[in-house]
Amino acid sequence: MDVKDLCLGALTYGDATGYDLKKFFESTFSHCFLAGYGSIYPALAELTGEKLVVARTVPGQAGPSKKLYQLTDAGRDAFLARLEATEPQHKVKSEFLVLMHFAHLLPVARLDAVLDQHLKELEHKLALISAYESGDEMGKRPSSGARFVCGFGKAVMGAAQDYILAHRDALKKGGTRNGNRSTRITRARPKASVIASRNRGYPHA
Amino acid sequence: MDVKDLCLGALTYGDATGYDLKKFFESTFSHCFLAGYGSIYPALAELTGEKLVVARTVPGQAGPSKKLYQLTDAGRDAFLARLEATEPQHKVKSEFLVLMHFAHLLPVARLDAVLDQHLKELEHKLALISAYESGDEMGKRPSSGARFVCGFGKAVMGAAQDYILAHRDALKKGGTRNGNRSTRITRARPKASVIASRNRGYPHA
DNA sequence: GCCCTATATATCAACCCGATATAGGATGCG
DNA sequence: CGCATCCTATATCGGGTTGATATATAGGGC
Repeated sequence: MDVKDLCLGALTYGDATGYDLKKFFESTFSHCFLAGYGSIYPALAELTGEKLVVARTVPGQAGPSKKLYQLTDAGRDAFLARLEATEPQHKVKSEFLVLMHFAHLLPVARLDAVLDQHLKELEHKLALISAYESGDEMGKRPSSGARFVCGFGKAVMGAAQDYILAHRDALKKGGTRNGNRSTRITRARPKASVIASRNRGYPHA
Repeated sequence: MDVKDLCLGALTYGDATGYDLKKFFESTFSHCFLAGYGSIYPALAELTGEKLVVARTVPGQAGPSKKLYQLTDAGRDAFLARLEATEPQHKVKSEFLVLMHFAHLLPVARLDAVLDQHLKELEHKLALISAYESGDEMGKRPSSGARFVCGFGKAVMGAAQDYILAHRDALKKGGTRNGNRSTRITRARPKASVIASRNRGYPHA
């Protein structure tokens, strides 16, 4: 599943420009999929070449000229085929959790700031979902699938909020780098590897 | 935060080979960060060039010869600096949720299979976390940060399990593509764009 | 003996991400 | 009225990641 497939899927809801698609992804998929212009425009160009979408240039009435993309019948078939073929992966890449893992190397103030920022972002994304669910912009109510995804995001991010609130104190007490600017924690290096426990026995240099 | 930083962080626990690092990432960060050989080995090569790590070649006793990487003092300082500088992002890329969003275009059997597979993967990752938490391989108990990350993963993935179990029936009732092999859902295309609602009014071609 | 798995390093094409450039229209504000 | 700023809209580029693949040896199971 790449951005091309996602564009095909979005176009099943109607014609759109690349700019529209980005906004759509941000509103509906903000908590589970990302796609920037650097992926969308090349994807649309390729899809056009494969005859899965067609573009009509509309002279710019409000702003510059735009290209409205429309799904072809072949494109619709291709999307349905991809839905059946793609494996349902679910990947998380969280700098936030990496920072938390190394909390013992962070100054307390930084740790607090990071936690607060993440809580703020969770609230922001939850607000985005609520805004989409009460979809004013489109008269139509979201599909059952869209509602499922929204509820999923709310459940998961709500659990994240609860967990952080319940455990941030324990994390701070677990020992952090105190506020001074000394970057060296301890001069002594651990004598044996913790990661590669089976490397023990090899003389270190 | 790239894989280079992650390698520095892992090496704060002790010396390791590229292979060890991959296994470490899989055990500790499996639910929040991914790194394959294609990222790790180039990262270690660059870090060596920057004098942030040093490598010792150990002739292969069990298997081929290995390179044990060790963090230098400069590397440790660089890692601490990166911890303070990196923004705590948290990104999710979920083909699974995209499939769920388009549930109305999926055959019921496929929908069931996808849900079951995701539940199975959640259980698998939860088992990985439990295995790491009761860390037998290393006598040492995980740090408070590591425990926080584990608990976070368990909370979030547990919420995902509960949500799926509670709402999969509603999703199926919401209307799916019935089992036959006709790929065309409806011949009639929606006349107005749902995504780009403000494109209404422009005549279509 | 043979196959499969685990250890261990390395590379490559394809793809994605984030930043940046460009530009006209709308909006706001003193 | 002039100026700044934001919104719409398209497009590209470098750097980094992904996933697959190649290579080689040791050990366990059958």
